[in-house]
Amino acid sequence: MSATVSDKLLAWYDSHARALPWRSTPGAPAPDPYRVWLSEVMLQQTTVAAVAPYFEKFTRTWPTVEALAAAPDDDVMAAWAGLGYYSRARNLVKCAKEVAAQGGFPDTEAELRKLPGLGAYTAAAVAAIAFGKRAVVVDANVERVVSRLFAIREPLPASRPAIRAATDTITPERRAGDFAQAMMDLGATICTARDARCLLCPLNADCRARAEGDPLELPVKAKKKAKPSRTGTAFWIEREDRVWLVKRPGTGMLGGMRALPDDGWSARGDGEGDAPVSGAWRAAGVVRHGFTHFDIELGVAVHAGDDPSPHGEGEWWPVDAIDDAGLPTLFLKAARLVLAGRETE
DNA sequence: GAAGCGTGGAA
DNA sequence: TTTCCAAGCTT
Repeated sequence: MSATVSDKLLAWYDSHARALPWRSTPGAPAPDPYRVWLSEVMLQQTTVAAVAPYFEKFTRTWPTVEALAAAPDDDVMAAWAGLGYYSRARNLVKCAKEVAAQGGFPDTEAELRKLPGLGAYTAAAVAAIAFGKRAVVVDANVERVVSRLFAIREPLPASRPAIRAATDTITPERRAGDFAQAMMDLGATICTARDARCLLCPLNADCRARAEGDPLELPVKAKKKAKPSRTGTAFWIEREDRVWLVKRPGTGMLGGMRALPDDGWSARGDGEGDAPVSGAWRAAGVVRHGFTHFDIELGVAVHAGDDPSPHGEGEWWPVDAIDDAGLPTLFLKAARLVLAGRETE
């Protein structure tokens, strides 16, 4: 009787698993559900390299879900700054409070799925990795590996039901968490988007796409639409070595994050709103930034008048601590532009 | 089902 | 420089 796909993959994982900060060694007791959940949320659409320092910082600052639940929301949002997709941070706060109130994480996929920020993938991953439950874990790696393994030629996303069904057939009863992580390691290191290193693959004898000669053609994806460009302005208003920062609304672009005031480019397309304070302005330059669905050229205007008194809510933040304000990358670029221009004057 | 939602690295 | 992409979720 020949070894199954999951047998081969688990054997490969036992000797080739990547050592990652949130991971226990293969076959070892399940890791802390808090660390599994935190890492899975951070890893949504985000690379291992980008997540690692954030995971270290979060677990050092807040070692338990109770500690995270007790933290001021602003501190958590600021700690997330730079990692992107800030709705994850908003849901992280909500989820931590719910879990702490319940006395811990639920241990079933169905209950986990009800928590904010846990979709089909994350609920299955936490159930399998942290609680040893059999769950069918499908992320972008699994979609690619399974599309190739079964030669599924229907384009994504229509092929998702077929991919999930195929993944179900190879998911083992035992070690489903290791199996899921092994599939993701395989997708990250062997069966990648731009390469298929079939000679190194433990599943090469089982792979239909390899047998048919075109693993790199799978999975088939629809072409992406071109990204539009927008323009806007951000305002740097300084008084007594402090800069005026605002809190963005809790939903939408960069929601809930500290920011420089701007002219409404994120809400209205090209910015056209008024400056938050009257007076003279000096153009400090332009920063370019790419978001998921548009690019932005953001002009940065520096207030040139005396004793500004901005209207609306906000806070005066020490300029020399701007890196600690928790600014999303676009506004951090703008701040650095202003400060760099100052040094060369 | 489609659109909105960040960022940085690789090729 | 441009394009693609990475452990997706919510509405």
